[in-house]
Order: sequence, then structure tokens, then C-alpha cells
Amino acid sequence: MKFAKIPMATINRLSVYMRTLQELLEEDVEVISSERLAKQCGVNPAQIRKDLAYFGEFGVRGVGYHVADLVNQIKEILGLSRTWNLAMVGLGNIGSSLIRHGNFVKHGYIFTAAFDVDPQKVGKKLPNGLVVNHVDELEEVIRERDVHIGVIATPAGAAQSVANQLILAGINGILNFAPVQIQVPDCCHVENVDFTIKLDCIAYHLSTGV
Amino acid sequence: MKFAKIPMATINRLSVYMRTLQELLEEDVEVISSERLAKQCGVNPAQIRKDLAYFGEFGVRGVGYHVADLVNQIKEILGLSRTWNLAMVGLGNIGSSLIRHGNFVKHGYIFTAAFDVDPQKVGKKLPNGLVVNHVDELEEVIRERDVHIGVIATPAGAAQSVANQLILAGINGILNFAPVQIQVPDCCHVENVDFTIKLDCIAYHLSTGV
DNA sequence: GAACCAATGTGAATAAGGGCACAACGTTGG
DNA sequence: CCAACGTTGTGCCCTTATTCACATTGGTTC
Repeated sequence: MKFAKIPMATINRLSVYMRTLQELLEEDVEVISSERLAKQCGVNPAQIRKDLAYFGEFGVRGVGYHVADLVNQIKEILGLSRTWNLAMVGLGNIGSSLIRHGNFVKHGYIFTAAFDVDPQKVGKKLPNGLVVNHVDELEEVIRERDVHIGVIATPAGAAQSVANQLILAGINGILNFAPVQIQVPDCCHVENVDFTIKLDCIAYHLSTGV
Repeated sequence: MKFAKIPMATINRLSVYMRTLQELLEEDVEVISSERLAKQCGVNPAQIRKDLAYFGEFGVRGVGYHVADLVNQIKEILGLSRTWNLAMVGLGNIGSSLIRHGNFVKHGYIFTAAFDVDPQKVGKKLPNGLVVNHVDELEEVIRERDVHIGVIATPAGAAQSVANQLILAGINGILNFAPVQIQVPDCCHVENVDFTIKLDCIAYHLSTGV
């Protein structure tokens, strides 16, 4: 176990490993080798061992990894042995469908606030019981409800301004669905989810690959 | 201009550049330097020049890049000077909201087919006029409507089987929203959109960064 | 309890990617 | 027409990430 700087790619892969391991757990697989896990995750076995080695020794030589244990270890590493409170900003198509989406809760992410600017939406009750607040109340509500992570699902034009408000409210982690690069101070970590980019990438491969 | 293998990261960035350039175009900016564009995209200026250099010389020394031209050039590179037909598989929360989402059409991606297994959904007409087909008809409909790219928005459990069917139907590009790694032959290109991974990544930063 | 087995953990080798710094070269001004 | 300027395009280097290959070591068997 070292204290080297951990590559971002490693963190991403840990998340993938965890998901695969959780599936294996449901299939009552108790132990798995890096080789088999690697195949299932589509990576190199050495990669898995090295990724894990950043954080400790979790395997048993000659045997492999104990699935249930490893899931817990990775959860601990990623900071997932707790729950995180999310705030959704923007309740258009994407925003509303994400709030209804069950995968968040399943992994310990709980929406505790939702915002929009549309007066027709403000005050409405969402399927999960949340009442929509106006964006003007953002800072107050976010502090009040102990929100840790902001989710931006507004149109592109509003994203930067929302990000600014989130940061003012003390948020240090943002998941951005708007198709723009938002600028934030170093203390804040932004992850972009941009399927247009992914589609462009597919288009490129289809055009050149043939 | 070389014929080296293009890094995937370059393709992703080209897509980002294009989006930023399109914004600039709407603000009537005619010419831009790599330095200014870089700042706006959050990358290194040399990176931009190098990315573009893979495909040709698009700038004017001492001046910069002509915005409108560069947009077209990048479109040409990525294969976006045409439209692409998409098929949505899975009309749950995410699937339906994506179909309603305007950004796809704006960038030349058109849904020409939609599938689900739920008998209550099959036959229904979607807001964009598409009638939902049963997944059993997938291969037939996809060939008939000349679909190029499959979008998987099913639960995790169904994703691999849907992917298999898409590939049988001759699809070579898949955008996967299901939170699993799907296995496909080399001829098919898969891009995953997995916000759980992104959230885990934020959680990691929040837990360690403080 | 000793010898064998199998899969881990890791140092070294390889590959890839990103950034600096400068030469090349249009453009503009005198 | 020439010189000065500014930004591109790119060779080189450095950093980072991935893969290989093997020594290490817990478990298992006889």
C-alpha cells in the first residue's frame, strides 16, 4: 500500500469492478480470480491487481479475491459506505427521469432537494415525495438539507450560472448533464455526462471504420 | 496530416471543440486562436493544435482559425455532415426522456425506431410520432428503417441480450445507458454512459479531498 | 510437515499521451 | 518590397498509464 497519487482512471475502474462484483455476489459466487473478473470487466488482469494495490492487499495468493469482502473494501475506498445527498437542478425531461430512476437510491445516492425556475413546477410534489423549490432558494435549501452533490440538468445556457450558485452554497461535487464545459474553482470536482460526445464518437467510428 | 492511429481522447475533444465553436459562431466570432479556444474548453492550446494536426492544417499562421470553417472541418472529420438514424431500446424513464430530448435532432441524430417489451407500451405513439415496436421485431424493423446506431436504455439484466440482437441486426454502434459492461465483437463500437460511475468518482473526491 | 499448486503483488519494460519550445510562415505596417 | 509580428504546426522530451513476467506466498494434498 502506497500513498502515490491515484489515477482517475483507476477510480473509474474500481466503480466498474464493484458493480461486476455485486452481480457476482447475487449469483452466489464467493471467490474470483483477477483473471476471471478482468474478462468480465473487459480489462487486463494485471490492471485490476495494480488498481487494488494502490489501496492495500485484498486478495489471497493462490486463491483470488473474496467477492463480498472486496465489494466492501471498494465501497470503503470510494467513500460509498455511507449515503450522499443530491440536489437536482432542472426538472426537464432528463432531470425528472433521473429523479425517478431507482439506481441512485440503490447505490446510496438520495435526492433531498430539487430546483427549477418554471413557476408551474415550483411547489409541485415529485413522485419521490420531494417538493420542487425555486432556484432562487437554492443556497438556503441546500445548506438546510445538507446536500453534498449538485446535479445540473438544465439547458446549456443556464448551466454555468447554476454551477456558480451551487459553489456559493458550499457544494464541492457536481454532476453535469448540460452539454457545456463549466468552469469551477479547484476545490470543486465536476464530472460531465455528455451523450452527444459519445454519439459523435460512435459516428466517427462508423464513418471511418468501414 | 498523418495516418497515425488517432487517440480516442482526441475524438472526444474534437466533439467538445466543435460545440464550443458553434457557440462562438452564434456570438458572431469569426476567428479564434488556439489559446482562446483552449481556455474556453479547459485544455492546453498545444493540445488543440495537435489534435487538429492529425487531420490536416486548418489554421492560418499569425491569425488563428476561422470559426465557421473549423466547425465544418470537424463535422467532416467526425462524420457529422450527414444524419444518423437511431433506435431506442427500452422506454422506461431514461429512454422516453431521451427520445423527447431535443439535442439529438439538433446534432443530426434521429430516432427512427423505438422498442420495448411491455405490451402496454407496444403500439403506443410517442411524442415525436414514432410508434413503439416490440423487441421481438427488432431485427426486422432495424433493417427496414436503416438504423445505424442502437441506444440501450433497458434495465441492466436485459442489456446484453439486447446488444446481441442489435448486432444480429447488423448494428455496429451502440450507446449503452445500462450500468453493465456489454460484450460485443470487434466490429461493433460501444460507448457507455454511466452516471453511477461518475457519481462514485465524485464521492471518492469528496471523501478524500477534504 | 513438506512439497506442490495457483493466483497475487510488484518491479521493470513498454506504450501512450500531453506539453514545451521553437521553427515555419501568413499577415500587416512602413 | 522588406521587416516585424503573431500564431500555427511539430519535433522532442517528460510524465503517466498499461502490460509483462516473475518472485512471493497462502492454501492444499499426500
